[in-house]
Amino acid sequence: MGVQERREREKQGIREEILEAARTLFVKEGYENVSIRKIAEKIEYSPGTIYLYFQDKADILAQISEETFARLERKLVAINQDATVEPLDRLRRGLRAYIQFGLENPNHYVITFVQNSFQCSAGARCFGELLKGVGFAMEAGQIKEADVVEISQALWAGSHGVTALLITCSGFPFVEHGRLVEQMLDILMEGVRRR
Amino acid sequence: MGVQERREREKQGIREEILEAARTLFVKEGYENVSIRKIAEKIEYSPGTIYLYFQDKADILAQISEETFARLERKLVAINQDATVEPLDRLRRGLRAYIQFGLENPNHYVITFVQNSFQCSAGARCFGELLKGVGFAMEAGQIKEADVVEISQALWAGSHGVTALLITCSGFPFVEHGRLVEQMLDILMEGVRRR
Amino acid sequence: MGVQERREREKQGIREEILEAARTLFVKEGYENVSIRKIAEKIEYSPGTIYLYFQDKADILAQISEETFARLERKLVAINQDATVEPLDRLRRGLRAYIQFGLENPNHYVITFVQNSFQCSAGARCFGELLKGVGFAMEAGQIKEADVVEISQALWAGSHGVTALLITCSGFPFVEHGRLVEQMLDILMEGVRRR
Amino acid sequence: MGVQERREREKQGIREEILEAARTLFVKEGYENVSIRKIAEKIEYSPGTIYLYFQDKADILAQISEETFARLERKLVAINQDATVEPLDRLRRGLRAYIQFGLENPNHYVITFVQNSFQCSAGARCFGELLKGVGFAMEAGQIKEADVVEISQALWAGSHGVTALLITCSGFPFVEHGRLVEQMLDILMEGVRRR
DNA sequence: TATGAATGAGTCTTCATTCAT
DNA sequence: CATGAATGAAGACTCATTCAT
Repeated sequence: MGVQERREREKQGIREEILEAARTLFVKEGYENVSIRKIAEKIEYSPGTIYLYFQDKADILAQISEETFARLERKLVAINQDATVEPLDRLRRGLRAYIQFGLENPNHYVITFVQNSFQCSAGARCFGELLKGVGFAMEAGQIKEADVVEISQALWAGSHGVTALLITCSGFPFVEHGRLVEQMLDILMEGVRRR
Repeated sequence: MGVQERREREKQGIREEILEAARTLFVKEGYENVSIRKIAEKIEYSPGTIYLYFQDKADILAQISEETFARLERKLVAINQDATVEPLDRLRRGLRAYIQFGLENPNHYVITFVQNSFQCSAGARCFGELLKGVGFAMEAGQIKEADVVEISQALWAGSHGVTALLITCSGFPFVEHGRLVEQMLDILMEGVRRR
Repeated sequence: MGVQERREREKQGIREEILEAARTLFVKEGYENVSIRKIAEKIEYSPGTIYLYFQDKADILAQISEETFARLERKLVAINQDATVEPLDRLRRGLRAYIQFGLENPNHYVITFVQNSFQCSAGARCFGELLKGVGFAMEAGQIKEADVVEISQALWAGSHGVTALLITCSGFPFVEHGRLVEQMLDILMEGVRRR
Repeated sequence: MGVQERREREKQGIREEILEAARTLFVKEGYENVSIRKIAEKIEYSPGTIYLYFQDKADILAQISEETFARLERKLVAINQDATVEPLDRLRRGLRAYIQFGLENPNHYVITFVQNSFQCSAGARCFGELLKGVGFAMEAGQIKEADVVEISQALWAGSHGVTALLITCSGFPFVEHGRLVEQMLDILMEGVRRR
């Protein structure tokens, strides 16, 4: 009983170790340059072991992405549901949350949004929240009348831009990150505001 | 002398052939999926020959990127120098040129700005042009008074966002690319406009 | 006692399950392409369990072959004992049974007679029946006087030839298998007949 | 000049070494159980080198088969063209040549006729000679009227039977090989003779 | 200058087998 | 008795790079 539990925990443990190692390596070296061997060496297990937990390399990536999106989604849902805040402000908060999430989880972020050449399907759920936010604000007459999807994608692009740049071009002499983020949000909000 | 010259020309010739072939292959197949052998076969030289002109595979890429970004730089310079156009519009044109350049050279773009394996140095020169453009527009009173560097970086981020997203999340159901790009530019320009 | 018996029965049960699964898989996929894991999965036991009943993969094969050839042997014995049929005809029936057995159990056949990785010992017993058959027919004056062993081996060779060819050179455009087999039997019987 | 020649010879040399090693190993261990690595080790080259001479493992097998068939074909053609010998006798000689070829080149034979699960297409050319031989004899009225293809395949099967058995079941107590072969030929010839 | 044969380390993946539980 | 996690060695194959010629 106790044994089973511990076993289960250990099993989960290795799974996590693999994911953790893969995350780090994927980001540092790029998905293509990380071999199953390297992951195995990092966690000091044999390559074969990894195949006990994941189907293949792509599977590892997919699972990392899944986790990431699930966490982000929870945040966005919470913000969207907070009726005490004005729609436009909720929108801004949502975008800020997105950016911060990326900056706080650069590994997850890069893997999911930057290297995932294979599919952004999981992101669709998060994007759904953004769509909602834009919809609210437009209904409330706070942002300009336009295609909701188009506006949403543009806002996403803007937010992704800061996030990605700050993460991947870390050698560039950016101004203080917080200021840049808020400047970006100012511009985006001002850019979509109804006049 | 004549002999030396011809030699030199021929040497340049092979070098160019290699770059040309590599460019094509890198763009078509992606850097990781191009082997030195494939490049050699394409130009009908032996793999060894390539090492007479380039240190290694990364060197080829670096040189291609240099060239590529020199091209982008020339475009931006030209736009900035076109005094017949209003500063704000020049700014917009510059950003659009940047985005289009990325979308037309996705592999170069990704390598330089997304994987960034060898600094953003090339991009720095281009960023200089952006700084100039923002400076002009601010001097002309067309955009809001703020830190020129901060505004420039935000605009870069916005432009990078669309570009990167369209390239790397190609599986996502984006609206028509042209429309999204223009929407992004609208938002950015509206967002920085002086009122 | 009752407990012991049940235990024994259950133990036999798993053993049989393993053999049954292995047989099916070996025949369907070929010995080399069947892994212990696949067998284990099929019977829903763990890989380790199999090693409680068999020494290794080869052992499973050996035991299956034993069983299989016991089945062939029984067939041949039955044919040889059927006194209602003329000796020469019994001989023909025996050879036909052998060939059909091979064509119906191609993987077993190949393993035993073609790859022969573990002696032809099993086949030896069957060859004994052939010897008997030839002996009968010679005593009955139906086939030419000659060394019984030599004739038997030649007949075996002939039968093996069709069988092996049809199995291993399956890409070759053979005439309808049944016709080829009967033609072969015609020739062999005619070839040994006493005149 | 001399250099080029030597190079060429050496290149041929390695190719031959590979083929030779592969032949031996394929026969001893079976095609499936021979890895490129093993071949490479045997000739003391790196695995990669093999890929400079052959496309893949199957290619090696294919080329071995090609060579084998070419040699056998030449023999059969010669026999068939010898008009000084009676058709039936030519047929017998052809079959004997085939068997002897197999027994003298067991490696080649096994690889080509026993293990080549992939295609007997190359054998078609040799089989063509057999067809001719049977055709002559039938026209000459020396063998029974029947489907030429069917008869030919049966004769091939008989010849293959002795050959394969003597090679692969070498542990079995066969009578003296020469006698068995002649007995087989007696039976086959007697079996197809016109009466 | 250019070759191209050769390599060694690497790729992902599978597997028979062991062993602590 | 049965498990199943773990392994080490092996599978085919690729590649950047070197070096004698």
